[in-house]
Amino acid sequence: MSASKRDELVQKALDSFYRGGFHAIGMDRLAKETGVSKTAIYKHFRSKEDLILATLRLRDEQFRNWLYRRTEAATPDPRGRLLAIFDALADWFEEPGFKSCMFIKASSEYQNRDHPIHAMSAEHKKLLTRYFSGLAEAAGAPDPQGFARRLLLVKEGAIVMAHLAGPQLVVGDMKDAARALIDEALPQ
Amino acid sequence: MSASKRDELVQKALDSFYRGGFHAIGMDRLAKETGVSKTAIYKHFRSKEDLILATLRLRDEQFRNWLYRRTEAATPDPRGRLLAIFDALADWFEEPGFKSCMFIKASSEYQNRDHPIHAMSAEHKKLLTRYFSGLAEAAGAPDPQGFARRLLLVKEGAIVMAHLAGPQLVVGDMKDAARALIDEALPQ
DNA sequence: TTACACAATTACCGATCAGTCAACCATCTT
DNA sequence: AAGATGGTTGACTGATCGGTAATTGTGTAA
Repeated sequence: MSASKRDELVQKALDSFYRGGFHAIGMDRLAKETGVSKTAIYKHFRSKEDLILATLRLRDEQFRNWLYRRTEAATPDPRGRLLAIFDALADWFEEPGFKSCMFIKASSEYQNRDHPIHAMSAEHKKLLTRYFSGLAEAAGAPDPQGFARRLLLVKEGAIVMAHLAGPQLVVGDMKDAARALIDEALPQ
Repeated sequence: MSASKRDELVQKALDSFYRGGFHAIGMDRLAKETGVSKTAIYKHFRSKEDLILATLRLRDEQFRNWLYRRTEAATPDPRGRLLAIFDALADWFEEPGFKSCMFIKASSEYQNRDHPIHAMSAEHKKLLTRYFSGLAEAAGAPDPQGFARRLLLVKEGAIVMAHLAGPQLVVGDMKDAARALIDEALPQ
């Protein structure tokens, strides 16, 4: 299997797991949906867990790249970029295929904190927090780390609620809450 | 099976699902862990889904009763009660068995919004929002509903992050964020 | 003691789970 | 053209999935 074929497999597996859930999607079904036979899959991944970890790595990369691009395209101003994060999230919530966050769902199904899948999910959030705190620092926040963690709470809560109740009522509240935290933490 | 026996079964099933996940815990294992044979379980619940719904009903009742009691015991002041919500949550996060929110996990495994399990999870959050907005209204908030939804974002985000990263770094940030939203929305 | 009703258990159903294996087939080398 | 190689496949493993049916107690009334 070529490298591009492998990437394609991981991408398709990512879509399947995202739509269907990790336990609910079996390897047989995955083989059918990806068009790659089970044996061929196991040639490149020792176990289902390995494949899941690969999909999470890809998701982490794709999501953060997407978010970084969106915010950096919006404005050079770090404070504006912090606000732009939530415009990007709002667009995401309104995409037809939106079904919460891959990593929240992963940690829901693999609950033990020392499980590799759980640990990777935590790592994803850590990387996002770091991005937030970098922007906050550039914007002159006195406590960029704490602020970043607070802002992340709003982001994660909004994802959960957009999935549960739909994006309509969440998007506005999320932006309001984020703005309140930003106004409180950043010098005007 | 007596009514109390049935309640006991639902409580034990609740614990199993909470600890292990819905798809991951099979009916055979559940029978073993509850001490009730599979046939006896199916005497009272048509399907696994029915049993899950019963556990969620119980969880909703227990969680909201617990939260209401905690906040009402803290202070008669509605604004103080809003703050007390997050003291209660902090204690919850630090319990040894804490593993996120049953309903967030349920909606992670049953993702379709019209699935009964997903719908019941959404209902739980709706009831909590209603409680928040009632307190906010009593505290004289100009937009109690919007405020309640914003506050819920912090709560849900904190649950997710306490599960992913541990309670240590989350508890303080959660209280800070909640206080910021409360200060912004409520007349001093 | 016998007959009946009911509750719970064991054993089983087809389907699917994660994972493996022997056979196969296309391509490249000699 | 023969053989080797690497990738792919369908068929298969034992275990477990959600759910059911036949059977075995167990308690009560006559």
